[in-house]
Amino acid sequence: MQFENDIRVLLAQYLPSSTMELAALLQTPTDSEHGDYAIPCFAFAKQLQKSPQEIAYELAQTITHPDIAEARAIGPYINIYLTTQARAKQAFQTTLQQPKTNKKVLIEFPSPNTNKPLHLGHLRNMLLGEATARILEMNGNTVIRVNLNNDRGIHICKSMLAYDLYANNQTPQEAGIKSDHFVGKWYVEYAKQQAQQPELQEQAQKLLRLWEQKDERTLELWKKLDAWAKQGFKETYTELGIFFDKEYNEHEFYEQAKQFVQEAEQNGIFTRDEQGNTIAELGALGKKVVLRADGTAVYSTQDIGLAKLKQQDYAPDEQIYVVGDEQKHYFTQLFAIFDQLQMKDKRHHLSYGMISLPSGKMKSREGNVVDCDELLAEMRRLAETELTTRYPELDVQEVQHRAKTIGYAALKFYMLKYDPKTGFVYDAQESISLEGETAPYIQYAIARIHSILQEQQPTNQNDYSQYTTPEDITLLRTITKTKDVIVQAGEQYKPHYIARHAITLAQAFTAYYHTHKILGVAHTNERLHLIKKTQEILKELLNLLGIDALEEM
RNA sequence: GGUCCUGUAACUCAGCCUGGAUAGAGUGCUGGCCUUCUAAGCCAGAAGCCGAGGGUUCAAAUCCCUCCAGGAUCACCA
Repeated sequence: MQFENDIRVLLAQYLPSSTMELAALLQTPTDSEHGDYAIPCFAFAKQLQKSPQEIAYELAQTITHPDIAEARAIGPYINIYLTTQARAKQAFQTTLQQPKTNKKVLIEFPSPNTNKPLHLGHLRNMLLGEATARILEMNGNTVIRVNLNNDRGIHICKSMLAYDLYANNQTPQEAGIKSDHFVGKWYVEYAKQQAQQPELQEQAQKLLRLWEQKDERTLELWKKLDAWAKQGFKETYTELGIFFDKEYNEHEFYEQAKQFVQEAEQNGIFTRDEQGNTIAELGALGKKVVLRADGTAVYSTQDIGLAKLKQQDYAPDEQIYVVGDEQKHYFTQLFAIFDQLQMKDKRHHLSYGMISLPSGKMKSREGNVVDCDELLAEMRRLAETELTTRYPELDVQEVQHRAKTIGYAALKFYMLKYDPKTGFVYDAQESISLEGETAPYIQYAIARIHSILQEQQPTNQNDYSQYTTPEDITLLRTITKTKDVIVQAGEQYKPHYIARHAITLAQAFTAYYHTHKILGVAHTNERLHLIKKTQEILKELLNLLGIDALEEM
């Protein structure tokens, strides 16, 4: 920002700047009374042989700038107050979309197994992945979203086996069950049956061998269930507004991945252990098996092969993996292997903490998982109940539209407002809450602005000198800050910065709204401009989180 | 045992990267506000030795060390 540079130049004239980190000195005060910017003067005391108070006083005299109304020394601090015009100008000229960089970022999520439906953990994964993608796009990057279907292996064969034995060729349509849930039903059935008949384990193994030998009947069976699983996932992705540029399927590249690992071994990058497994020697990180002795693939085989494929397909500058933090160690090892393979792109494991339930950890086998589709349905129902009690006259179509928008918004925001790195306890009651730090609170602010703007639109004129009240000032400053927040969120892969800022901005608006009448007053036009800008930013912030706004609610 | 994460108000969390002016928000609680732009809202209040101890610094919730408590991880599992 030009203004901030100007300040630094002014400071440099007064200070022995050689050792001064001027950039760090211009800070935003926590208390809005303390101005738009503040400079603490403690750090200069030693060099100048004066007290911080004296320095602040002297320095405050030297700071003159057309955009500064006052530079006031308060104790050891200089508080800088912008002119009303400059402050308003800054806010109204705020643009969030940054110019395109040349950077291409590839982000992979949620990479499910195709043997059971998506659950709450996948939901956090998808929401984080999509929000991060949008934030990076806003910061000027080209983002490629890819998904990896773990669609082969013993776990897949288990649901295939149970289906084959007990389903009588039933289809999801016949069963009246969403297709991925139908596949999951047979996975659960397998687990149940296997407890009684341990020999099923061998049968599943046999099925895997048949699959790898491309046995026709086995492949037919696999194709059927595979299509159902993926179709079901796709419906959920669409429901959440998530679309991939490419979906990689393990069954399509696992042979290639093995080959690639073998070639790397021949080139001396990998070695063998006593059992004949191909391994990567990672020094302090230990050894990592990258291919089993019997030639079958392990997870790292897939990831190594896939990384190679991604390079060929997109040549990204950076790759992001959205995966739970229980795999942190694995990714440290994997990235070390990438280094050995001379892969030069930047890599980031966007890890997130596990969601636990009040009853404890989620475990698929114990059935205490929260199903993603059911959760979405639950959110729609709850929002619908809320709407029909509030507005009994609303027609059914409109109720359903709003219920979906509000319910999903509440859920998404609830999942995104936490720092990704921390786990949290999923509180169903709180997630459906429509009050407080929630998406509906923000949507409500947007809807209120909409209804005012329906009454009257601002003109092309905007007199910046009219934004003088404390509420004006807070709102303008919050708007101006938005760009920095988005940059930070992108650099640190932390979508919750966006969520928090959206709440702050919505709060600033509601405070404004309750203090000042907007229509039919002296500065109506300026106020309309201000709320319109606020609405624009709020919508953008929600959009970054994958959340839709409503015009009325 | 090694590594990583967490510990802030009764509860759920933000702030820690990049140290600064009386530590913030939501929920819950107490009290007030709908004849006026949507009360899914607003205002006010009570509520904190920022896990403990030490160190660095003019200044520490924030940086460093030790300890305590909880969690994750250290397989050819995912």
